[in-house]
Amino acid sequence: MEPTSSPLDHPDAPPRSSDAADHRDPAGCSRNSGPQAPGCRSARYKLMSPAKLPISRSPRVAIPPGLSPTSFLESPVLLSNMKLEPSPTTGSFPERRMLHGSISSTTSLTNNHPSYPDRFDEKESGIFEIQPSPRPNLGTAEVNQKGKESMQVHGHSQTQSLALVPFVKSELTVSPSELSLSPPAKLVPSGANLPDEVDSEESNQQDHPGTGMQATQSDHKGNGPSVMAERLSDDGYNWRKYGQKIVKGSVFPRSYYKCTHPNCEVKKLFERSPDGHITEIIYKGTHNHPKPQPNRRATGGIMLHIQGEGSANVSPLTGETPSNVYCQTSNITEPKSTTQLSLAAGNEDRVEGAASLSCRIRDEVDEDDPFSKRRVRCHSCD
DNA sequence: AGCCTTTGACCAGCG
DNA sequence: TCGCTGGTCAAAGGC
Repeated sequence: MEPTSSPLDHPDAPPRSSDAADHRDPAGCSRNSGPQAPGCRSARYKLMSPAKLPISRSPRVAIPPGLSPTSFLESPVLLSNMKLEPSPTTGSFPERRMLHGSISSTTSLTNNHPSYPDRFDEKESGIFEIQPSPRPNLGTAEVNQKGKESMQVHGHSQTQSLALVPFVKSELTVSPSELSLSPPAKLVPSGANLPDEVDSEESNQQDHPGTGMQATQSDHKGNGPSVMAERLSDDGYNWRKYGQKIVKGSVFPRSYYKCTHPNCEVKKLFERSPDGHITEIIYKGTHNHPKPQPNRRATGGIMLHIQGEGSANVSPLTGETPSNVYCQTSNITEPKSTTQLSLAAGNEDRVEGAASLSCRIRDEVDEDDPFSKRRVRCHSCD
């Protein structure tokens, strides 16, 4: 901010400190928001209560900043995915197996580097995690890099762009549908939901083939790739960034986004590398509204619907698949030879379908392209 | 004109 | 009780 004019600079400027409103009301609203922001602050707390959450959304995965949507379209990966995707009509994917168990669901898109071994712990929490395995093709050095680092490295190479979203998490109740990840993530069949949207949305995309959406997006407002990436990671909903902060333990700054929908309180956190690659995405809450039109400015019309939106698949409003799931998907930053899909224990049965899907994807993807490849490992398969 | 991003500060929770 | 950390707010500026 400009030191010059920003009132914030003045300690006394904002009434905040004194703001009684600030005191978080029981409802959870914090700050002076008072009634001011409809749904804003209170929303935060609401979010916390899954039960209140009307819908669960599917977190989408972001497309690598360097990658253009077109690439995906053409990319074997995408194709592979498409193949895997349940037919829109039938929607046949087995329900996304969302693993409930935890209020928050996390999807890990990142590389499944060993560096993220921890993630598996989440399983216990009922999280379902898909991890990509390191790609042989990638520079060994990269592979060696620790998770995030490696991501960054990958990020540099746009070609490899898939690396982007390493980690996606959804907090609160996430229904399987929500978990659906974006493109790369989408690749992961975490849920049947994806397919739906994917189909419909994909079709849309096809309409605008390649359009270099990415480039366009990147240009958007001059935001760096990082922003674009984040945006791209959208699941089709419009998000507004309301904050950014460096979190301890994390090398990369974390960006906070809110759904721009009036009544929607869904939030998501992006953690991205300096390169702009998204290393982690965390969703909080569920959308209580249908996806906005792709044209929307917010998305810049870029929404990559590649990923199926969970909600779309599910009920638009409720969206949901009955279960809250926690799912983690790893994007393939580095395609590994094996895909890993971790399912939350106990949920495995549900997941099975997904797992199968994953497996299939894995097969197809792996062989075709290194890029595509988000490798997911299914526990069930394993 | 409207929306979004940026950015510093504020606040609550937790150890 | 204090300090740290994460999350959010809101003004300013940009597109």
